[in-house]
Amino acid sequence: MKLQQLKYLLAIVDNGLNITAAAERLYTSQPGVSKQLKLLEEELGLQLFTRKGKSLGGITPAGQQVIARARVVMQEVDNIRSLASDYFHEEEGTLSIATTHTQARYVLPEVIKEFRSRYPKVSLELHQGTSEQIADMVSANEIDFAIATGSRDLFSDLLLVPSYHWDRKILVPKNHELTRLERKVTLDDLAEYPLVTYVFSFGGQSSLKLAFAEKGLDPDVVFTARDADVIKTYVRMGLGVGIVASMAEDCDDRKDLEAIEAEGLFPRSTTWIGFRRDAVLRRYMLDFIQLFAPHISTEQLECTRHARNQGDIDELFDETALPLRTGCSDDMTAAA
Amino acid sequence: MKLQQLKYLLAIVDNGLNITAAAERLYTSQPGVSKQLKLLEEELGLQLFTRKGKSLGGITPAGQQVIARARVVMQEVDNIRSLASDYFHEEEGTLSIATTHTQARYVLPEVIKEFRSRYPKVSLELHQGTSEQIADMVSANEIDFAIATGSRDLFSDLLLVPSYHWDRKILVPKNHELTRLERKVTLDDLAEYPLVTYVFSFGGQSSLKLAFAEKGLDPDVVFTARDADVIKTYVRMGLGVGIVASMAEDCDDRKDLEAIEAEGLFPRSTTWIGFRRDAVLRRYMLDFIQLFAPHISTEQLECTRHARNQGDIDELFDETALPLRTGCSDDMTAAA
DNA sequence: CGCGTTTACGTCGTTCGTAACGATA
DNA sequence: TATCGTTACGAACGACGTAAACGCG
Repeated sequence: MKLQQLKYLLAIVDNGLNITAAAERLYTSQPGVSKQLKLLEEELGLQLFTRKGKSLGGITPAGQQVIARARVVMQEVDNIRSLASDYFHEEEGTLSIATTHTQARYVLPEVIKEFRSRYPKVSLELHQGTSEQIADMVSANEIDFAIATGSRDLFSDLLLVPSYHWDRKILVPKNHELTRLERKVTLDDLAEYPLVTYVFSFGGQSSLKLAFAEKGLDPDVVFTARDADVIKTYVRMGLGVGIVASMAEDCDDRKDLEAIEAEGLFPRSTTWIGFRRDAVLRRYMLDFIQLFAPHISTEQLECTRHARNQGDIDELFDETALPLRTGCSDDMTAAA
Repeated sequence: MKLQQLKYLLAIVDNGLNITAAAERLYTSQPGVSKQLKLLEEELGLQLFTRKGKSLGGITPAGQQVIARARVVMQEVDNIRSLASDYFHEEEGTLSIATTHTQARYVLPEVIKEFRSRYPKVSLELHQGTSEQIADMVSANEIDFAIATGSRDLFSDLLLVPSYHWDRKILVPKNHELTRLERKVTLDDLAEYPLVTYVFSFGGQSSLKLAFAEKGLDPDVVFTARDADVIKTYVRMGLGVGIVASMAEDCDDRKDLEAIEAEGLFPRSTTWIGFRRDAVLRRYMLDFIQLFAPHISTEQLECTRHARNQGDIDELFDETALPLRTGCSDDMTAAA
């Protein structure tokens, strides 16, 4: 058995069982790929693919298992290479991050700015998507880091490092009635107004939806959007009261919007950064984690590097002691 | 990078950094091994070993990491081969089990007898040792199954399937005073007599030791042995009262010994069977597990096969619902 | 007849073993 | 001088690419 045979095998699978396409992707000749597959099947003594005439028809059950193992092998081989370049070219490499809009727009810019200045030679890829899309990217193995909030069960194959908590803010146009309340805003107050918030906040068993439901309230959600910028636009138009992540309040917004802290109204959210269990964490990746979640000590980070399952991580970090991230008002203090 | 290079690398490490010895073990020439190591180091661009003159002196930190990854790679490659033979030679292979004396002597014989008749072509290896020795064998990767009791923390790299509970029995010569008690034997009763029991039962924080300590008792342990046969011998000699695992009571013992159930006196022990997280479980291995722990359903077993961490297993099995295994008296009913 | 795979074959690079050399204790 | 690793070289093997044949729609 050769590494090349496993590589060819995976290429065939990843190119829709088309050997010709696989060969092109591998910059080699098609008969070569064909032959190596045949050799591999002969050595293992089993068919990895079913044949439709001469073409490959499908994957046999045995093939499925072999392919899964082969992926692990190639993954680890890549890890070895990665390890090696970490020692040799500490400052070079790539870092691909998949995350949601809120993180990409309001949290990561600072982090990435700092990271880029420290590692100018590392090429960064930022992929934005919903939690589900991020999960897909993760399983397609294209991603070094996933950053998201909640939905831990979507990412059971990653190790998740809790990074910070955040609350919601209520956004209203200047001089809105809600800003003139003498007391704290309650859910009942909110339910009086048309609401504008995130799409996913009202799909599934979202915490926002639940918070209202628990009080027996049925709020009037007039508009849902995928990101806070759109929500703000509609709040400015007077379409309704916005509920957004605290981080989503820009200082610029203060010109025409007012933000009301919704601390305590809704359950607190936890944003985490996750990576594949068996990935090699290069120096610059560890530094990225620390930039993103500065409360993590260097020792914790070192332990994280060798953690093998989520339990190890959970022991390491006290969920309740995470920093709280807010928007414009006190970004600086939160970062300190 | 070639698989052979990784294989050679591991052989060098496993032969005390002696290239000549590694070459012999690999049935190849020494210059070949030397050269492949050099090629690997060149490709990775780093030294895997420090050199003392021309000889290898030690492993560099980078080397340590590469070696660890290389082991995973070779493991998975073996798994692929194993997978293949499972489809082709369902009935052939090897099964090596590491276990303690109690299991090897009193529990496994029946299981293995049945297994051998079902899979006569599978060659069995049974290794006996203390928990620590078993753990060593496991990390040396020589073992398919480990079977032991308690000490789960020694085996954090294995997936452990709880198999059965057992209590202790008190062994005394025929007509011993303790057999004439009208009531149940208590710890206080036991503490009146010289005791003979397992070595490890009184080392560390063993449950036996703790049970006495909790009552403020300081029993007089006159003799400790590694196995129940030795303990029985000394009980027969009248040296003291024996405390052994329930399974350790042979029907033959009834000729000159009497057994008193110690149910409730000491905490119940749980025996498990464990295997490496990423091992391929071949058909006959699954059958072995089921012979050893017949309460496991075929579906549970199938899930077990794909479990990735101990949590998955714990969810699958209700620890409290395990069968209770006893000695001679009702072996048959326990097995049913 | 086009598409994709297999077979056939010549070329080139790699591995392997033997033998000679070098360094270390 | 014995042990262990490196260098050198010829033989054998295996991988690759081109060209041609085959089978299926």
